[in-house]
Amino acid sequence: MILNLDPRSNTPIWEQVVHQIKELILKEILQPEDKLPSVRELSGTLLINPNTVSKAYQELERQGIIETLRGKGTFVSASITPRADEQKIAEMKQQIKQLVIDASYLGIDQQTLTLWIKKFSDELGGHNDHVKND
Amino acid sequence: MILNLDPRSNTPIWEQVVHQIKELILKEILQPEDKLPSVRELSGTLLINPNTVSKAYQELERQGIIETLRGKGTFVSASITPRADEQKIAEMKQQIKQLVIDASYLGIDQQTLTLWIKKFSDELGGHNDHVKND
Amino acid sequence: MILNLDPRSNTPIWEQVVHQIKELILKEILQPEDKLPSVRELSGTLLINPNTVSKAYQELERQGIIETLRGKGTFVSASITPRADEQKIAEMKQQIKQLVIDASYLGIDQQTLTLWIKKFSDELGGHNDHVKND
Amino acid sequence: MILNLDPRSNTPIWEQVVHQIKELILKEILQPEDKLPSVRELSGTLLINPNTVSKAYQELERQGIIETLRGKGTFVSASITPRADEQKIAEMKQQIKQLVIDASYLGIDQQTLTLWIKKFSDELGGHNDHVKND
DNA sequence: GTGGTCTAGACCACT
DNA sequence: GTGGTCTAGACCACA
Repeated sequence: MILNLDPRSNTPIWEQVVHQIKELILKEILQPEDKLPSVRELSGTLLINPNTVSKAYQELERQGIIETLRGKGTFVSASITPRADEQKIAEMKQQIKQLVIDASYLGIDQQTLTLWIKKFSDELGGHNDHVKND
Repeated sequence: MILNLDPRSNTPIWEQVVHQIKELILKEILQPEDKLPSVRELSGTLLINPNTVSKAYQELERQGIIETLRGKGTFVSASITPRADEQKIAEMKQQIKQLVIDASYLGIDQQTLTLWIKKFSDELGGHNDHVKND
Repeated sequence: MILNLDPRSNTPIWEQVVHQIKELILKEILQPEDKLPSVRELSGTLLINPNTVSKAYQELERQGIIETLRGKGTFVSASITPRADEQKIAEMKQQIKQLVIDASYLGIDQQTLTLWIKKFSDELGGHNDHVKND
Repeated sequence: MILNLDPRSNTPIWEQVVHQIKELILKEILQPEDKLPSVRELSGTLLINPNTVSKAYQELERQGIIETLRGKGTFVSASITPRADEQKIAEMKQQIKQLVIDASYLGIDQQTLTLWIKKFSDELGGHNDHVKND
């Protein structure tokens, strides 16, 4: 598995790993029940510390996105049910608010933002039915 | 000046101060040439250390949003010109991509996101002419 | 007397005043024995604090460039003798070194720097004989 | 790493650190990708507070000269691109003007200034190709 | 181990 | 009065 990691980014590497695995699942490149590379293997190919991969896997498991079967390995969960966690939604709203503010100061208007949202949605879209509940 | 700070948040306090002052300016609660509270005063009302406020002010100054007149105090810049920093725009796109992914896992669809963007834009909108260039 | 002061600059206002009066003298706009405006008058026209003007005058007097006659006012010194203060020359060298370094990082080469030096020298030049000793 | 710090200088210590590291890089004593001493280590050898070193490093990073990899340390940027910041160039011109004026009062003529510029340029020169773009 | 954040408290220059 | 600098010492997240 190849991920695009930027060690200079502000987002911690383990979080980048989480993000990109979530993306691979949405794009159905990783499908339910698929086996993930072992911590050691992934840390080897990504040239990062095993602890970092481990932390990423733990976070993904906490979110119910992957599951560890002892002695067998780590797998994408068979069914990922979106849970409308009140608190997380509040956080997301807050994040969007900040996004709009930052965009303002960069001279980016609402229309452009909406356009980008649509663009990225389409990139993922179509086959992420097992996650979306509509 | 009253700001809403959450010491348990992941975003550092100085950054929360930066964010909220930028918001106050967009909402024109703080207007160009207005004097900001002194470092000591604000640190007093917010119950945080003066150095923390100072760091926030310095960051805002570096962004060209406020100006400090030595011995006199700190003021909102007369004209805030949005600069379309290539790198920051790239970061913002990346952030939006991540937002869309996270939203997916929370069961939030594109339409809802767009709606929220519009909502927050409207909250700020109308009177932020000195920042937006359209 | 009109001076060009920038309250946002990093250089303190009193220092800007010192600089510009020295410049006016080099350009012979202010000539030896000329009377300078009083502290009160200058602080009035420049819209700055009298203490600030006072500090500038004190510094100029310390440098032997102006003289105060009690009850009569402040005057440009009759003869300004350049003193090759070892320490100040060392400081100047240090300053030039830093200038060359900073220029490097701005992509400005030695030739351009030299050109600018010449330009500013010419702007002052020709009639600053009462200061230069060659 | 040994730096020459003067606690009595007007220029703040953190800025002296910034200056001297920039100089070391120009002289290629510090080369691209080289690891800088850790904040704690440098603060130890320089006998200054870690926060002061930290501030210097942060400033250097903001200038794109060094990069920090979280948990790993701080490194000289692989490629340092000189950016001709309009405002900074204007400041530099202003600084040069002031330099010429001060030189006049010290009895230093244009020729000497030019000579010094050349001298310092040569001291740095020859191997600063990764910064200069000519 | 690394850097980042925050606090407390001191001193200084500028206006 | 203002902000800027520096120190001392603490805690935390990241790798």
